[in-house]
Amino acid sequence: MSASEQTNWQSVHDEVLRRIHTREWKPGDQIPKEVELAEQLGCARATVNRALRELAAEGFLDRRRKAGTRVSTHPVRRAKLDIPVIRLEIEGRGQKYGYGLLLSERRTPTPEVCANLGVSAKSDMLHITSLHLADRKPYMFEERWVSIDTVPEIVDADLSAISANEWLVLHAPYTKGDISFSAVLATETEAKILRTHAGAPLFLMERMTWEHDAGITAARLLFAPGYRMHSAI
Amino acid sequence: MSASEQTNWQSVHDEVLRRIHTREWKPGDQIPKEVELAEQLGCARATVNRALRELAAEGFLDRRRKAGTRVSTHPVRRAKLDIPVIRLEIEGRGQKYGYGLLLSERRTPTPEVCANLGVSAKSDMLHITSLHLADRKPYMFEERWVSIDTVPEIVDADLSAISANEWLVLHAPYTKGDISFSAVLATETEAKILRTHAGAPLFLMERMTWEHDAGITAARLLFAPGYRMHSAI
DNA sequence: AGAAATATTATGTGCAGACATATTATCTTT
DNA sequence: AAAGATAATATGTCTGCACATAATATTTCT
Repeated sequence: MSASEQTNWQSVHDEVLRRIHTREWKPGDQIPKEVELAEQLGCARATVNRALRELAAEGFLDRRRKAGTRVSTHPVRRAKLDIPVIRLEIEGRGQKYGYGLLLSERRTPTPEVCANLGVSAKSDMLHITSLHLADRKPYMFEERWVSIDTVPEIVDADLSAISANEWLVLHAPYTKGDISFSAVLATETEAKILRTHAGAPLFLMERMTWEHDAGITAARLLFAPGYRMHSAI
Repeated sequence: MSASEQTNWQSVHDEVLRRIHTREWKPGDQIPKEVELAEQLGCARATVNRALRELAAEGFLDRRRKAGTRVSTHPVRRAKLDIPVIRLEIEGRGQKYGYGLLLSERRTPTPEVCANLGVSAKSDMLHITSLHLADRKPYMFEERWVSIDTVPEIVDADLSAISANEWLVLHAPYTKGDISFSAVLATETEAKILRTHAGAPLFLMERMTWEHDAGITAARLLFAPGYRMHSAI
């Protein structure tokens, strides 16, 4: 225990984590109860509670009323994937961001979009494709459907000036969302747009959002070859 | 404000979120200070503080001392990617998990591993490849390097019975980790192992972990075609 | 006017004490 | 012995209060 220091919740957090890392407390072990730890570390129970609560949220501890607190046997590591607006992601790396609207049409959705987003086959939607550039090179190709029924204001937005995603972030916050990642091969058309060749491996991110049960948007984001998404854990 | 209900931090959280969603408070807006909200909602400031703190952690609010609390203009959505042990991921879907050790050799690392993990070129490492199966079908091919200098106990582990990852989770918790995702094409060898064809698009997950500055392991996890990683946001 | 010192203020955190709640352990009844 | 009722207990949360800290606003000095 690194004594002499001030006992705040952060130091309790670090001390408990240290004991886990040094295997003083092994996976599966029950750790002292809050009151004992508080006494041991010279602080209030509330302070210990705060620290242990954070550690549980981070996946290091399992806590249950009456049963006590144990070190996780399978620390489900939660990679905190920050999904920023593409523009900020690119600018954050010091590159120049570019954006071009390729297509914007008003039409009924494809059966696939209907099923995934849970909207009617006859609903009024905006179908948008656009290309995002980093330092003038193709970075991400976006195909998006936006429900005009749910977000009628979108028809007045100038989507050649601001990307649909950024517009939606500002004007249509969602209550529920889903995101998935996979690997696909570039088709002829996609390859042309991303300036690569058909059959190149592309990283695909699919996003859908709802406001309660009303579908807002479904997007298919295809990243140029070489893209890597990463995160600290 | 949905009155009549009990005022706990969760209900404050939900009420604030509701005001953001209904655009009563728009992105960029400053929201009432904690004392005011507490008075308004009939609870202690500490309770409001807890709610707002969570909302800030979730990315909905930006808070700064003295400056106050504002609704995020760019809610950096944090996808909470749970990275479970593969076995649990497969079993969780009700499929039968299978595991086979393909190779286990003690040797010096490749220059690439050295550079990424920050270990010496002459360090003693374990090089392991294995295949994970779901319902007897190839699911993920794993190539891994483990530093024997950092985790000497690994040489005594029976890695044909337990996967290296599971062993490490139980015996060598890390303090720092990095994970990245990308799309690659299957090589001849990889295709053979995963029972697909060369040039198939594969989802690649690369993981590295350290105990402070000592490299523990570097792993390259190649998922069979069709794999989708997904998450709620 | 511009710089430096000072005051103000909203959030951040700590504390003690109380009660709520989920879960386990124990006792009672059949 | 099995089932049901009851007690015990560790965590979960709320409260009121105090002081810390960072950032802004204001005043003072040159």
